[in-house]
Amino acid sequence: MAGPVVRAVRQTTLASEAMARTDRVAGGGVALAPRMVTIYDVARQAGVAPSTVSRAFSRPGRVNAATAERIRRVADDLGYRANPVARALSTARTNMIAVVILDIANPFFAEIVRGAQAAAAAAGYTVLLADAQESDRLERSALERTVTAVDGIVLAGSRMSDSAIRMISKQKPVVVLNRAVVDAPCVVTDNPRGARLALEHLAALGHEHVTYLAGPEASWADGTRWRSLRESAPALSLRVRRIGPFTPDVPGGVQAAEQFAAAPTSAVVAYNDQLAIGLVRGLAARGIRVPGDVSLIGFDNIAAAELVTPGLTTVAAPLYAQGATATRHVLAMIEGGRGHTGAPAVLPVRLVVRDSTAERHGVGRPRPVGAAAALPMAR
Amino acid sequence: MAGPVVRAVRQTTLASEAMARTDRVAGGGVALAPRMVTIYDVARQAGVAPSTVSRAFSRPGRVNAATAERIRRVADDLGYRANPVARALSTARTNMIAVVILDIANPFFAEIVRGAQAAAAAAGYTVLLADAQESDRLERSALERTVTAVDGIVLAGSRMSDSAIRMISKQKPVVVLNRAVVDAPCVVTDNPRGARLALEHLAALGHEHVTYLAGPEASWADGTRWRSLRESAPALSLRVRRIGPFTPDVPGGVQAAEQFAAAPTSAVVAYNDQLAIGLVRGLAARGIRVPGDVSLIGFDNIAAAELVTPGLTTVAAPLYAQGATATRHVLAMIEGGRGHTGAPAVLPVRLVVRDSTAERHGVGRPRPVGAAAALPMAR
DNA sequence: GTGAAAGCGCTAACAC
DNA sequence: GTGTTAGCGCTTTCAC
Repeated sequence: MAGPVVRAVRQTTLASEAMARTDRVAGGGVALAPRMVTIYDVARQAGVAPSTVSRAFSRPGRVNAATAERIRRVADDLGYRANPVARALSTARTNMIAVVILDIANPFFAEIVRGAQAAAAAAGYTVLLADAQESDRLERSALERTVTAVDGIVLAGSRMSDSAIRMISKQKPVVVLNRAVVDAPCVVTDNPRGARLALEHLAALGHEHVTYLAGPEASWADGTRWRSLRESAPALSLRVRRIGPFTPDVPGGVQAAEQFAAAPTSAVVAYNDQLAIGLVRGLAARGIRVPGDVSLIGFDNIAAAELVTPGLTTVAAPLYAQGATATRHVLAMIEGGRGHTGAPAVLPVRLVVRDSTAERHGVGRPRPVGAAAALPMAR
Repeated sequence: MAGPVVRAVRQTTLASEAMARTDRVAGGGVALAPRMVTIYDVARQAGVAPSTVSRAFSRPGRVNAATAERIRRVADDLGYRANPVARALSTARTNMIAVVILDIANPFFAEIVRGAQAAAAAAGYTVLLADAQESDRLERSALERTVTAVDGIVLAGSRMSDSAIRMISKQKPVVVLNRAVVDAPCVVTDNPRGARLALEHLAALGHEHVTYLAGPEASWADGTRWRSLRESAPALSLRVRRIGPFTPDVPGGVQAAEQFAAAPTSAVVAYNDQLAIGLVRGLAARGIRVPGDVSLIGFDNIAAAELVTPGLTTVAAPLYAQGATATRHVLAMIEGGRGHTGAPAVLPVRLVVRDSTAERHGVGRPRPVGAAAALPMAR
């Protein structure tokens, strides 16, 4: 029965020290970290037990209304702030989740992070953002430092192998975004449908040949997009081909323009919006205009897609919803136990038509002159 | 003397429980959270005291090399991972700092965050990114949830009042970026010099009238940039005027084009690069070309500045260095005590000349036709 | 509804 | 060098 003794000693110590500290602060010396006020301080002042103070905050309702009110007032007066670290130690819950992204400079992730943050905040969780900077190594080390400090993880973008992902998903709840990993809960967008919508739109505009600008080979999204394109093409009497891979950013698109211009088609679908935007630039430098000479469709509908000229027609992925959904999944796993490791959750897409697509060679209107007229059909 | 008893009880409990747990896991039932391995487990297995295990990890060198090696091996075998929460509770250090930004979609902050993250990682700290989403309210609530959980804070962008900032800087080490707040350590860039460089460049190109596209009125950077522009102009026989404020993003620049076109000048300096990029778009829609008709200079040198057409001439702020410097400051305050609250640390700038600036009306070359020729000089 | 006491996993005096 | 011991501030049975 030593506990009581220990506590008694501590309390007397506090009682006298508190005075001393207060005096010193009043004296003007100590400014930073003047010792935090704890539930013990509040308890003493309010004439209740520390455990009651604890309940008053973490389990309102389990304590007499009047007492609770008094405690709140005292706490306010004393400037009490719950210490999340202490709470985390005894509950084994930090109320933080990690969101891992590939690149903080990639606008694609901005909206996802927003959605994740909102969903987390709504549940009383804080998001710890980890930027992998497109590096497997950095991603691992960031995760290394992080896993132990969070309750769950959203892999919004990951360069790690499937098995590495399965590994950490054994330690903490993990949800993978935009990638299907066996044995791990996933949230993906409906790429097949997106590809079909894009092709239908192009077919309706009279296009017959479509070039796909490929993204990173390691990208799961790239794989499904290209496959879906190929599968949807025949029914629409369309022919598709693939060039690349290109780095999925604006410079990558500029580079793609060079390769594309060597054997152009009247329509292009790009792996993502950045690549598409880069392509417009690259083509412009060669006198090839979008949509006059080439119709172009991107993927993702990042914010910039509607700002560029011409406005980019694109397959809109619900970025914000992706972040929010994935986050809610981890949260559910944290609270409820295992998440359904079955089929990935599929989020809907829609085609946003802007100004980068037009009828092939201005069918029904005066034919264009210059570069466009000279474009040979590939294949 | 109850401590020993308590510990003894705990240890026996662990000893038997550990076995039971292991069996259960082997049985295939429990996967997540099978009870973490602690220093006690390692200590017992290695035949040393828990404190020795603790030292072996947190203070290598203070323990016999052979013992340390053995401990490391045992820890590895058992899959021991230090619990940062427990460590934080006893040391009152979480080894995390918060970096508050205005908007995660704003590319300006991407590099700053990178710099902060690198500097933090180098010191064994983790960055907790807090996106204020341009909202005072959200910023406060994010900070509210965060202050208690971190050792220090970098305010990379803040919509809070000076007094609110001083308030939290009393609770935790805070460094303010790109803003001068009395009584708080600050890191700013040399805006006066940047403004002078911009004007000198324009003057050398033969320009005489310069329009400044203003950013947010609450922005400290906007204030210093405009003031510096005004102060440097006379010596260069330049006349400057100011229009705005505009929202500091691409749409803001498009909007600025409308107002600017009503009374154009041959040269423009924009509050930031996004505004400048938007202006190019807005002017293009009106048939006014950059740099043919108007020379344009931005601020910050965000990544996109060299990707747009024409490449943007801009006053380059050392974004990465800003984040790293500010972070090192908080870190120093955390370790060392108070930071120097004196004059703000000033980071150097340089002018990056690209393609958005040219000689006024193509001096010495054929005069331009069309819109440019019709531009009246304001004032 | 409230109090007493144990304990979360780690660090840090303080002995030896 | 290493062990012993007392907390860090909170939550949580278990009594009453």
